[in-house]
Amino acid sequence: MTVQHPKDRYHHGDLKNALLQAAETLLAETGAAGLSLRAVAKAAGVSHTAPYRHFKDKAALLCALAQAGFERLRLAIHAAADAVPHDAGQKLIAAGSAYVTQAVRNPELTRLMFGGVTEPGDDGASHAADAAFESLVWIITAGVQAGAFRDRDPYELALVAWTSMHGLAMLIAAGLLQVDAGDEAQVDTLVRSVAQNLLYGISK
Amino acid sequence: MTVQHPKDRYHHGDLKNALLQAAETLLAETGAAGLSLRAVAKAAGVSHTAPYRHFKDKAALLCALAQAGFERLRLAIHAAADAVPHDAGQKLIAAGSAYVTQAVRNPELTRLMFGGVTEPGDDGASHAADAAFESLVWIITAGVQAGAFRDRDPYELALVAWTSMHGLAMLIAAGLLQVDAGDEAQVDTLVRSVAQNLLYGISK
DNA sequence: ACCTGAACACCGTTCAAGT
DNA sequence: ACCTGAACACCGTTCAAGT
Repeated sequence: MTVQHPKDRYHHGDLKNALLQAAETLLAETGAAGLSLRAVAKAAGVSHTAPYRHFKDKAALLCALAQAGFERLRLAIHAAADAVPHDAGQKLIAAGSAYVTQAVRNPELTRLMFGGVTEPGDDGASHAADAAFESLVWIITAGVQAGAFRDRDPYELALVAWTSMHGLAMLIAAGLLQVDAGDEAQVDTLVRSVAQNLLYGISK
Repeated sequence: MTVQHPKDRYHHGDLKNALLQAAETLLAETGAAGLSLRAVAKAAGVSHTAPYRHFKDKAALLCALAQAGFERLRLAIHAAADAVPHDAGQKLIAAGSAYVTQAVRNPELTRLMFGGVTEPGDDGASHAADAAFESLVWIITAGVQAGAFRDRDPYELALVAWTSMHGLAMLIAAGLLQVDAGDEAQVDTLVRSVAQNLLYGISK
């Protein structure tokens, strides 16, 4: 009768992940402002000082959460683009859709990711953010090489694609662009509209 | 000898503005997370409960701050577009530049404005946000009528313009796009690059 | 190594009380 | 009307102590 009840698992190296998972759940419920380290610890079933064994402070935990968000974002972009063969424009639309969809599904996480927790710059979160952007650059670069996009610096083209999709994602996450939470077709319509105008220009 | 020292002016209806001004200063220094109502009150020279005479709670004060930011944004967009006669594309670039410039100069305020404080929806902040967006719609609408832009729903065209400029502004405010704080020419270059691609499309 | 409990300085908010 | 001071429940963080 020693290590049967689940609480004991936290003494075996799982606490860090348990804390991150609890934090993400609380984040979605209360928002970053209302998230307290003590509540996270309580949700994970440990004392309110236990998290300091795994995270330097509250900011470090939020940073780790943001980093995980960026990594998921990179994977989602990658997977979405890979699922569409050949057509670079369609790949871009699929990637943008993945980007915006994650924001719609996790508005609080999105606000955390792009809310400046990643200020220090030297930490893993900004690295993960850069990697997510790189995945967009690759799509554009491939498109330029395939002759689908204008013959410019892929970074410049990727930047405008990134800003468009990011802006759409952030406006939705901020609640300034109303989107029915469940209606993913609506998200797709928005993304396609923005992407069409982006691909062919709004000028006559 | 009754009302000579400035503190007394707060007893004459100025406290609300004094609090807002103190809050904006502290916001720029510490960020929204580190901003405490008690520190704002102290900076304004009143007790820590005095703000409750003018704001329902801390969120209400932050909301008022965001609202002021949206109003300034609308005025800046309006002024920038007005300063460029005739050419709709140039008006759009000027408006976008004003949008991004405000974000570069006030990153913390920008994060506050678009960080979801305006959730309730029924308050003045979201109204002010809508008004700022409307100022972009007007520019596009005028451009469509003048035959400068594609003959589509101006809202759709304004949305893609908005998302692009908003995305650029937010990436800079989040620190993901490095911009020298003082270098406004760099901001202008970025805006022009995004606007060019937006106007003429990235597709070949 | 990993976790606890007491302690400290802070915070938002409420409320009775002062002018 | 407008502001104060004490009070309450909470918070992040530190630290000595336990196993």
